[in-house]
This record gives sequence, C-alpha cells and structure tokens, in this order.
Amino acid sequence: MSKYTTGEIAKRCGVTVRTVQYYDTRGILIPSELTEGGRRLYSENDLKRMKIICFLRDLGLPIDSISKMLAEDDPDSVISLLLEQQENTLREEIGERKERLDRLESLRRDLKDVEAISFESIGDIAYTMTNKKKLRKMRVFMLVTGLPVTLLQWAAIILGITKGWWWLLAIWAVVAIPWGVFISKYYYNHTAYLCPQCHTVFTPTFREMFFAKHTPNTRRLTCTSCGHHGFCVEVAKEEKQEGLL
Amino acid sequence: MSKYTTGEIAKRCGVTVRTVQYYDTRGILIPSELTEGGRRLYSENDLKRMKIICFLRDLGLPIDSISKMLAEDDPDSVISLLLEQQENTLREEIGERKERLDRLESLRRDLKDVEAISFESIGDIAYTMTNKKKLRKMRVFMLVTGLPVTLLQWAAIILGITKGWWWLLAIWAVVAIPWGVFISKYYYNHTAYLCPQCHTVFTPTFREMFFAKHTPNTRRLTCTSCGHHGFCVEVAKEEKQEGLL
DNA sequence: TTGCTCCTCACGTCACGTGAGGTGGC
DNA sequence: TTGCTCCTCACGTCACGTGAGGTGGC
Repeated sequence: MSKYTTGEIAKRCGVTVRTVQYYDTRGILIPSELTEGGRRLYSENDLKRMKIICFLRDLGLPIDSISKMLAEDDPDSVISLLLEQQENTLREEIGERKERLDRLESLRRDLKDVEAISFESIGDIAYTMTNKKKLRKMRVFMLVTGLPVTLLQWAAIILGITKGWWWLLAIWAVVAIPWGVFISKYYYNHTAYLCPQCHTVFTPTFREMFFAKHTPNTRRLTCTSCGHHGFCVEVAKEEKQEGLL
Repeated sequence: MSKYTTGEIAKRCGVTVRTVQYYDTRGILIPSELTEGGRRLYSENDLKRMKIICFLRDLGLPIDSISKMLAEDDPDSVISLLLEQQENTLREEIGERKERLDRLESLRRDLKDVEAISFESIGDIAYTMTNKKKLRKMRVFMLVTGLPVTLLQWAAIILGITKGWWWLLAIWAVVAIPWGVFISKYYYNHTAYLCPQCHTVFTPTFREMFFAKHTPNTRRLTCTSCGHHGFCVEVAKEEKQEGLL
C-alpha cells in the first residue's frame, strides 16, 4: 500500500499544499498516518476521498456540506438533499447574475448617449431605469384614452368624404377639445425632467413644456435649479412631489 | 438643505446602518458634517451619492471599483472600462455556474440508479464522468473499424441471394474472423470495470468478460479485489494501467 | 428621565493565499 | 552537506453582521 505526502496528494488532485493542510484542520481529510517528524502521510483511500472532495468542491459545494455528507450514518438522504440544495443555489446565482447583467447592459447602452460621463450621470440613468415602468404606464394610459378620440376622428373624416356626414366632425371637436385639455394637464402633472447639468429633477412651467422642442424621451427646457438650457430626459413624477403641488 | 442621520440614509437606500458606517471607513461616502457629539450628518448630495453607490453595488461592482470611479479626474474612460470589466466578470460567473449545474445534474441523474448512495458512489460517478470521453472515443473506433466488415457482410448476403455469389460470404469470413479476434482483444485491453461494492477499478479475465451478461454500460462480473459478483460499470482503462500489463 | 439611535472597537464569516521562521528527509 | 519539501503560526482577503459597552439627542 503506497503512502502519499501532502505535496503528492496536492499534485494528484490539482490543488495547493495549503488546501490539503486546510482540509485536515477542517476535519474532512485527516491523514491516516503521521511520521515521527510530524509529517502527514496519506493512504490510497485518503487519495480517493480527496478526489471526491475536490469533485464536490468543483461543483461549488461548501466544505460544511461535504463534511456533513462524510459524517452521516445514513448518507443517502443527506447527500441527495445537499446536492438538490446546491442545484437550487446555482440556479439562483445564475438568475441573479443574469439580472445584474441585463441592468448593466442597459446602463452601458444609455451611457453611450451621454456626452460627458460622470459619476452623477450614472445616477441619472439609474433614476430613469427605476422610473421606466411608471413612465410607460402613464404613456399607455394616455394612448388608451386617446384611442376612441382618434377613431372618432378618422370615422368623421371617412364618413365626411364618402357620405357627406360632416356633422360627425363637429361631434369629434366637441369631444376632442376637452380631451386635449384634460390629457395635457394630466401629462403635465405626471411628468418631470432630469437636468443633465445639475442632475436635479424639476418641473418646468406648463407654457415652456407645451411649446418646447422634444424627442420621444427628452425635451429642451431650462432647468429651474441651475438655469441650464438643453435637452432634459423625461421622467414620471414621484408620488411625493405630486402631493406637494 | 436637509440633513440626514446614518439611520435615515440607511433606510432610504435599503441598507443597514453598519453599511453606511463601513462606506465612511472605506472613504466612498464621508459625511459632509459631524455633530459635536460625533454623529454623522449627511447632505442631500451625500444621499444622491449613496444611491448611486448602492445602484453600482447591486450590479455586483466591488467597493474598490466604485472608489476608483469616484477618485478619477477623467471619469469617462475609467467608468466605461470598469463597467465593461464587470460585464465580463458576470458573463464568466454565469458560464462557470452553468457548467457546474450541468455536472451536478448529471451526477444527480446517475445517482438515481445507485441503490445505496454513499460518499464513495459519488466517486464512482465522478470517475465515469471524467472517463466518458475516452470510453466514447474507444467505442467510436470500434464502430468505425467494424463498419466495412458489416457492409461486406450485407453485400455478401444480398448478392448471395440475388446473384448467387456465395463466394463473397467466404471472403467476408476470411476478413471477419481476424477482425473479430482483433476487436475483442482491443476491447478487452482498453476496458476495465468499476466494482460498486469496493469502488475499485479491476480487469476481469478475458473468458469471464467475453461470456458475461451485459447491458450497454455494465457487465455482470466478479470483482478481483473484493469478490463481489454483480453488474459493474464499464470504463476506459487508464494509460498507466495499460502500461502495467 | 426614558427609549431610541448612534458611536467605536473588535471578532466572525469563507476557503484558502502568503509570508515567516523553523525543520524533516532524501 | 545541500536543496527540496513540509511544518506551524498568523495575518490578509471581502463586505459587511453581530455583539459589547458606552453615549447623544429628542
């Protein structure tokens, strides 16, 4: 029966000497013999055991779990349970990291459009990211309420041309004007803008907002906090700030 | 300008008081003021900074990276670089965990067929898993060398029936018999069996192996090490053991 | 005055890595 | 005798958690 030194075990298992020593102190691989000089000597069985330990370690199992598998009188259920737990842990870790990756990719995409990247500009993007759902919800609401009005408009135009029912256009106007007023106010009351200069969320005047140049996500405004004039990102207004109005 | 205590900052950012204190000692969020009693007071800007720190932390960035982003004079390139690095790190971590998950699932599948699960039976499965490629390679070799012989056999049978060329069958026999001898020896020399009782890899006698009952992956043999008689898993023989024969 | 919050040590976590200083074994 | 391996402390890693014992602030 051949005997192995610490270094030989380490080499055969692809780990460091320190790791083999550590597993001794942790009690999962105690050398079956010691020389008079106090050096560890491992048997063939010890080597096999170490290989299994390394196999499980490479699956990400903590030393404590491996230790439990070794200690148990009835290993069957314990081993199955601990392996199942590890599978769940791995799935969770993968899910978590995928989510992080999604957010990170989104951040990096958004940062490409920022001319001068600073620590604060990350904050702006973080803010718009958490705000995105609210903003979308608001826009969906506006589209949905606008849909019947738009349908009525097209119906009026088509029936006006084909059948000469131009009175429908009058009905449309009666509906569309209050709707326009309502939706403009709703929109104004539920949106705010993020200044790229001082990173403050501000609300412009209704007048300025109504007539300002804009893109789908930005609008050219003057920041009420720092006076910066330029395109500001549109965000949904926070509940609290609504309360303050 | 409102001031926040440690606890208020913690609550607003969803972390513990200890975390806020820790970020002070790490120098990434030093309170802008201290009371006479030595309590930390944070400004509105400190709160914003903390929120960005937490956002980056939730992406998995280490404190050191966040620290570098804050320290830099030219943050643009540093921020981009560190975020890219984090993206790579996440991808690697996901890949690593997926690989572990694959191996773990394979282990759990194989353990289902084991009647008495023990720590050693994991070793057996680990061994067959690392051995799998070699075994497959060997079997592919056997199939490929056998292919011309099989083709010749069928040609001989078909042409024997349709054209009466039964002499082809004689040629086939002349080829097939040495091939059979060769492939049997090759197969015997390149395979070994894993005893489910004592977890040793052993080589049976040619006679026993040749006539033993078997399934695609196992064969009913008597272990040369412990005398156990039963189905043993077939594995490819290790290079070293070949050398010993 | 009484809770509540906050303060600073300082140890613990997890699986080893990395020296330092000394010694066994061929 | 000379390298080489191995030994035991013991600190460091990373981002905090968790007391202990004391105090500020409403």
